[in-house]
Amino acid sequence: MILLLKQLELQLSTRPGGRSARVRDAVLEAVHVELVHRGYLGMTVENVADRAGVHKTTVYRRWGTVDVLIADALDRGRDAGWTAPDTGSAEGDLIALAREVVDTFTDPGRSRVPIALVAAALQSGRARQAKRDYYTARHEAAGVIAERAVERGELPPQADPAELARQTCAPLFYRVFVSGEPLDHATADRAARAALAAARAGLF
Amino acid sequence: MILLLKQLELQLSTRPGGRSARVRDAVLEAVHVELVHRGYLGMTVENVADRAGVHKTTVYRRWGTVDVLIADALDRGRDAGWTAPDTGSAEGDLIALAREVVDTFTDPGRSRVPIALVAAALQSGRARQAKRDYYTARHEAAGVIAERAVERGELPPQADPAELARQTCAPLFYRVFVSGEPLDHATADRAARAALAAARAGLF
DNA sequence: TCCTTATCGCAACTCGTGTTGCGTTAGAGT
DNA sequence: ACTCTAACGCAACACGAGTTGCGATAAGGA
Repeated sequence: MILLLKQLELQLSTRPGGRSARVRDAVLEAVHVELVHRGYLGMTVENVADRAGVHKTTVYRRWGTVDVLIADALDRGRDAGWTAPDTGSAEGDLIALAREVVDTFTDPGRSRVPIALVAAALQSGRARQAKRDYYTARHEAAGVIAERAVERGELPPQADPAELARQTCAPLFYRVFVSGEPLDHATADRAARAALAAARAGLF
Repeated sequence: MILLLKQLELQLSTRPGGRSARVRDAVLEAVHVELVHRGYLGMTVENVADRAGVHKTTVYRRWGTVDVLIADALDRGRDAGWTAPDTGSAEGDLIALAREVVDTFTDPGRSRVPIALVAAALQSGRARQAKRDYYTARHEAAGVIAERAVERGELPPQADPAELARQTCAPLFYRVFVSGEPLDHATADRAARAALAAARAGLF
């Protein structure tokens, strides 16, 4: 039995407690700070190591590249837990959700993390997977907006509850990453109402 | 008069005819080939120079970085001219448009260019501006879909004709760059119909 | 407490990107 | 045809990211 536990421990990560865990926490915290402070471009393995008070070879050996660092930091922070807005109506929920996205991307400090995430995902499969997991969790959490609306009789039954939230956010992300057009609350509200109109038509 | 022309010529670019133009064409063509062949990650100033049959210092002196190269190649290729599909109905046009986007991003060869564009825009202001100009032209060209629909009486007058096309494409780009979910024709059709439902509701 | 070894710090090294100085080539005007 | 000079090619260099070997440290079990 003890042997089994030892093998399991070896498979997962040897010596999880103590120094290794401290180093890991310090480095991933440094990744976050560095990301908010300088953004993806300023992110260097060496900078992260310095901020974490750790030698760069340690970071190189355990993570390898900045993309893996970002992916790992994201996996760690996902537990933070996000809950969808609950205003009492589908339109209110969607507008609040859309404005939350707009507010995030119009604040340089907060926008650097998701932007870095997209940039990292374009360069590394590990980061791509982390990003996908992150947004899958988000969509799942946002699905309750549609489910509550269906319960209230505001919307017809939805084949995919998450689609309403996706459709609401898509035009905003489109502006940020594709067209480069500016974001404001009017755009957020329009995106929310457009998604709602499609949901009412039973398209999701 | 001759003096004026000379000054103008100096302001624009000295010695535009002959070797300089040939080098420029060769390099920008090489950028395109290299982009399709290897994608953004494989893009190196040195690779582009080699393929163009030009020394790397020439490219470094005239462009500086790969992002500027991509931006310049895009500016040059924009004249290629894209026209919106014209099927006779708004729904047909939008579905054709959406499927065009899906087909582009499900073909590794064709998807590398727009993906590289987004990646470059995340790292350089010059590329960001080029991308913005590119999609502005696209939106303008796609605006005729809504205008024709209004003329036919399919839709109420639109405040912004381009918004219909933007709204159609947004969920597809969202999947590619943000959520990482796969694309197919069903997704394209749903996006087209959702945008149309919002336009019918007079939201754009 | 003592031993084993995973993990870390340090320094030196490799390698590819980007830069600089200088001689050469080829457009453009006379 | 001749001259001037912008633009190019070449070679050597500078710089920083990433790697490697080795000694030091600390975690975990006996």
